[in-house]
Amino acid sequence: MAPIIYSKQREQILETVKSMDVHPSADDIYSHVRKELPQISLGTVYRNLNQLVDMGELSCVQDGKTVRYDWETGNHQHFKCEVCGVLQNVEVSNLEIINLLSKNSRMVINDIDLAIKGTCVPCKK
Amino acid sequence: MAPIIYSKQREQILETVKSMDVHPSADDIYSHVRKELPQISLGTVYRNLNQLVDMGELSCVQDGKTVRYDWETGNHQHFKCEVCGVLQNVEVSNLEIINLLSKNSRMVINDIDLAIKGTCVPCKK
DNA sequence: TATAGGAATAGTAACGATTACTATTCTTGT
DNA sequence: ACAAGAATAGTAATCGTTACTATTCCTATA
Repeated sequence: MAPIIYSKQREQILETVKSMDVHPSADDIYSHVRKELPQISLGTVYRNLNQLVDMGELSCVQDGKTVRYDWETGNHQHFKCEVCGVLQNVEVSNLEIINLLSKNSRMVINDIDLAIKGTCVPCKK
Repeated sequence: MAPIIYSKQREQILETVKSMDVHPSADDIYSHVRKELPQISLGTVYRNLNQLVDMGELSCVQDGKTVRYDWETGNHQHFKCEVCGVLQNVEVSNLEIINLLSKNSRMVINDIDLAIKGTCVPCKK
């Protein structure tokens, strides 16, 4: 496992994700970071996002066929509004759900990934 | 909306999925169907799988970046073993989970999609 | 049971998201 | 300051999937 050394690009990518309150895709992040570092390449963005997720600095969610990134790393799940398409975090106790599931199954549950679909509060009106 | 008319290919694809107890990908299905219909093209497999899902004859799950198909269309969720990679159905009451979620949120929940990760019974030993 | 109109097909090209490759540039411990 | 090896920019390649197109198939009607 190669040690990770400092890079301006990685720092800028992390700062950028932390400044965005939507769940940006790698391409969204690339567009934003380019304003600060016009020479950065998309490959660098992907490599660093993967590293940052591995390091636990960021989390990510699969949204259709694209991965979206999130500076929130705590215990949460995702809600997607089927009207406006917005993806937002929902605080959920994974433990409660795992308990519910464990009643009927014999497998060992390590983690769950819950995608909630519906209509968000603004679109409801 | 164009009417759907009979085709040998669609019938064979549906039969093939119904005969498989793993959750096959489009490519897996293509390989199997080719034994019966060597001329079939991958595009035909994709188009028909999408139609069959729309018609409610099949269901599908996103597994990483590939979609897997399932002849089970009833209320169920998916468990993925992190050891052997097998994907299997779990009977879950969506309603119970939705009730749990609805306690803390104001959005309208239409559906949930739950990916359970862990170790399956055979791998546990 | 022949036929016309539209649906489905095979084959191939194109697509979007992501990863791999490579020569060059940075970082950092000494 | 320098060497070893991480990280980079730029580009090509990959993978799953969809789009396109000329041809073939299905089926309602005559």
